[in-house]
Amino acid sequence: MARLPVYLRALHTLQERGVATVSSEELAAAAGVNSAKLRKDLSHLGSYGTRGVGYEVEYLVYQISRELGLTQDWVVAIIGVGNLGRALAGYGGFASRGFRVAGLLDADESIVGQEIAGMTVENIGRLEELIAERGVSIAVIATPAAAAQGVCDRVVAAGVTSVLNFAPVVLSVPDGVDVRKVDLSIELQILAFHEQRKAGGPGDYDALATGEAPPGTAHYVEAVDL
Amino acid sequence: MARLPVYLRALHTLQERGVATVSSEELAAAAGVNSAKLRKDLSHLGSYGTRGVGYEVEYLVYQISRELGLTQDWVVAIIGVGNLGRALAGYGGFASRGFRVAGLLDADESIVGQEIAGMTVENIGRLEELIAERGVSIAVIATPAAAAQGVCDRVVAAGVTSVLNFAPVVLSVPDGVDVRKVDLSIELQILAFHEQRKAGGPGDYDALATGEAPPGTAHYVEAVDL
DNA sequence: GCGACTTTGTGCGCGTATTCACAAAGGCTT
DNA sequence: AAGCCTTTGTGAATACGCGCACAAAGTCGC
Repeated sequence: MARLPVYLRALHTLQERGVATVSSEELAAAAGVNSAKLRKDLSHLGSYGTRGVGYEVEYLVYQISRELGLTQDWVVAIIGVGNLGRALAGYGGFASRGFRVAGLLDADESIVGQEIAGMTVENIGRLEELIAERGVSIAVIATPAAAAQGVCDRVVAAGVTSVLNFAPVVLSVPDGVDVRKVDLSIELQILAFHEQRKAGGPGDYDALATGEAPPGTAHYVEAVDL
Repeated sequence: MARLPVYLRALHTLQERGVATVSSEELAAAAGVNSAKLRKDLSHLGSYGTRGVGYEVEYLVYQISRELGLTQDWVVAIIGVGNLGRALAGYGGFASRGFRVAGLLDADESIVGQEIAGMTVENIGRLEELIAERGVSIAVIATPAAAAQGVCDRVVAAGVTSVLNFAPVVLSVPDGVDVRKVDLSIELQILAFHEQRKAGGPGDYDALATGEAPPGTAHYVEAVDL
C-alpha cells in the first residue's frame, strides 16, 4: 500500500512526542485519511491494535517498517548530477530511512570528479561495474529527458529492478521492473488546472452547463484560434 | 484530469519530431496508458480527432494547454531555499511551461541575499507583501517539516489557493485550497516495498498462501521480536 | 466481578475509474 | 462514386476503492 509510508511518518512524529498508544481516529487525522481506511490498511497488514484502546505506537512502527522492508538497508545510485541530482544527494530524508546513496554518476566530464555531499561523482561509463560491486538495488534517474531511457535500459540490464525517475519521459521497462515517476512540472500543471477552474476558465464545466456558453462541443470549436 | 499533462508532454515530443497527426493508439503508447482511456479523456475535453485518421498534434496541444490553463502565465514563489529549493529554482521545466518563479524566500539570514539562478533570496518576513505585489498564485513549500504548516497558513491567509508541498508533513488547509505533495523518501519506500516482495519478504502474501507459513495472522505475530 | 464505554475489524453498498467491444464516421483507393 | 479500411467515440460490463455503520471485543471504573 502506498499509504504505509505516510502512516509511518505520522507514527514517528507521535513517537518523538512520547506517545505510546494511538487510536485509529487520531492516527488517521495525523495522516490525513479516513479512519476506516486506516484500520482496513492495518488489518490487511496483519497487525492489530487492542479494542477499546488503540494501537501501540512502537509495535506499529516496527510492523510497518518491516512490511516496507525498512529493517534492511537499500543501496541507491543517483544517475545524473545536475540541479536535481545534487539536491537528492544532499537530501537527508534518504539516509534516515534506510536508503544509502552508494554512488553519484554523470556523463559530463566537467562534473565527474566533483565532490557533492561528501561523495565523488563518478563516470557513468562505470555504471554496470558499480551497480554490481556495491549491490545497488534502486536507481534514481535524474538525467535530462533525452538520456533517461538509455540509462534506464542499462541499469535494468545490470539487474536493477526498481527505478525512481525524475526525468520527464515515460520509461519503458520489461515486466518485473518497477518504475516510479516524480515530475515536478506535472504537479504544477495539475495545480494550474484546478486554479483555473476556480477562476472559471475553459475547464469550468459548471459554467458551461449553466448556459454561459452554448451547449455541446461548439464551445471548444469556436474558441480555437490557430 | 491528472493525465492531461502526460499527454501534453508526449505531444510535445511528437511535435519536435515533426509528426502532424497521431492515432489514439500511438499517443496512448507514448503516454503509457490504455487507448480507450485516452480517447475518453480527450472526448471529455470536447476536442475531437478525425475518424480514420487520428488527432492533429498541433490542435491537440493547443486544446490541452488551454484546458490546463497553460496559455496564461502562473506566478510561483518558492519558500525555503535549501538543497531542494535551490534545485527547484534552477529547474528549467518550470519556465518552459508557463510557470514564472517570482520569488525565493527563506528564514535563514545567511541565505537571504544570496543569488540563486539569477534571483536574490528574500526574507520570509516579507512573504505577504511579495505575494500581493507580484500576484503569486502558487506557493511551493520546500522548508523543513517543522516550518511547513506555519508557512502554509501564511500563504493561504495571503490569498494563495494552490500549494505544492515538498516538506514531509501533511498540511491542513481550509476548503477551496488545493495542496499537492511530493515526498521523495515516500517514493523510495514504495519501491523498497515492491523490491522486498519480489525477494519474498514479509509482504509476500503468495508465499503465505502457498503454505510457507501457517495460515492466519500467526505468521506476523510469531515474527514480532521487540 | 460486572456493566458501561471505547475502539477495532469488517460486511455491505455506492460511486468512480477502467476496459472491452462495436457501431458510426470519415478518408482513400480504384 | 462506391466500397473498403482505419480510427474515433461511446455504451455496457467490470473492477476497484472508499466510507458508512455495526457487531465483536476488550478495558476501565465502580
